[in-house]
Amino acid sequence: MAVEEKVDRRIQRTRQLLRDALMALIIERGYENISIQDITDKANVSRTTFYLHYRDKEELLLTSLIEMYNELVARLQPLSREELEREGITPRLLAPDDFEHVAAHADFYRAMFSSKGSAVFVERVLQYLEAQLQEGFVKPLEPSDGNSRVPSGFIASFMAGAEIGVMRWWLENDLPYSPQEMAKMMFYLCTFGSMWALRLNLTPPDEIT
Amino acid sequence: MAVEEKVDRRIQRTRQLLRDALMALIIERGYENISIQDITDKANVSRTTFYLHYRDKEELLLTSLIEMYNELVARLQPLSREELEREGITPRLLAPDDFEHVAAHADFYRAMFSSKGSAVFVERVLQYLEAQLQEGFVKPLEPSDGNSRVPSGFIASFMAGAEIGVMRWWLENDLPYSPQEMAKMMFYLCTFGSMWALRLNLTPPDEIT
DNA sequence: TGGTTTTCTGAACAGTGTGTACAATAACTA
DNA sequence: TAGTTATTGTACACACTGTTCAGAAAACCA
Repeated sequence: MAVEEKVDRRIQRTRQLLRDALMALIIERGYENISIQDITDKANVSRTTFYLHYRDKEELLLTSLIEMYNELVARLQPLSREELEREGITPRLLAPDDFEHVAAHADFYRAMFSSKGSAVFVERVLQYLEAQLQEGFVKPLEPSDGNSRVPSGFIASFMAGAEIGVMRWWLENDLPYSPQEMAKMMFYLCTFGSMWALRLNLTPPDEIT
Repeated sequence: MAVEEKVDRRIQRTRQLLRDALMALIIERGYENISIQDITDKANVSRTTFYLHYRDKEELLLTSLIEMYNELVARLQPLSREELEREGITPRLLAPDDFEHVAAHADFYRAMFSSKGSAVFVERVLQYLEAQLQEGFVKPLEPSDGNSRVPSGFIASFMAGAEIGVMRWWLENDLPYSPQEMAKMMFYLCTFGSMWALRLNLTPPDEIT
């Protein structure tokens, strides 16, 4: 069903070159310290040409990201509440693909998550994770009466933020664990909390007081 | 012991004006869309004067932040592991001051945490929270043999990220809960995890498998 | 292959913001 | 009040942006 797209070879080439140049420069100097001049110089493309394809630096970044994320197939299998209560904790873990993707592009993510990165980028990633977690984790596991102890939006944004926090830590420390280990720790800390992680035996209250 | 600082009144006035102008403009248009021209225009100060005080926009932002955070006294009382195991969960909660501070400057934080914000800002806040959580929460509660199920750096960055994620959600939804409620939910979700929050009864494994 | 279409290119331009210099002026301190 | 210090306006060189345009180059297609 896919339409046979005949994109002029020059266009493909130009966009590819610009994309590669952008990525390389981000790693080299950080997103904010790059001018369009720099990008076209590195790509060996005329600056005029840049404006034939993109409105500004941000548009190039965002379209490049979309291409990048097309590599990352969403393989997240939603958990089901019944299944989980029946079988207990089986290591159907939380999005190990995400950690693998970050590891594969570590230099890029390290730059973009740091102070030399872009606020737009972080917001996009956060939105992506939040939606993914809401659909693939919170919603399937929510009590059927919707009566969670904490609002589901709260949980999703909590976990999305936590995942980015952990990814930053991981990148800053030069990936001391494998993507699989990271996904496991993330999963267990999310689901059982820091009391479990710290080996503290406390009975949680029935409701928030 | 405080040295009697005699700062020229003109200097105080100029810096105050620039600080206020910056904050107002951030709320109005977002950090990235402001030029130094704009700031000095709004502040009714000569652009030349700006450079007598600050190197660039970022320096003004960061020194302004330091002044802002001086309002926020770190009142976090570290929990103790023994105490906690003895007394159980008493609502000595996680940093409600932070949520109050955010609520008091909601417009500012909403702008700075959004895509129109600044990556430098987010990184600073994250570092602040991470250090606060490491010292006031993770370290005091860590098993004395240091044998947590998850590394303490992981836990601290997890929680710091989660707190920012939750704050963003809170700001985007126009503060639907009080700072105290937010702090409680944050605390319980952190400590007991999403299984508790979603009312799922599962026995956590003894170790990560 | 050759003719046609499309893209790329370099040069030029106005506009905006940056960072610095300097001499005149205004405001503060003691 | 006299002396010090901060602020001001003007001016300048520089860098980057975004757009226009006509010619060169490349790709397409019959």
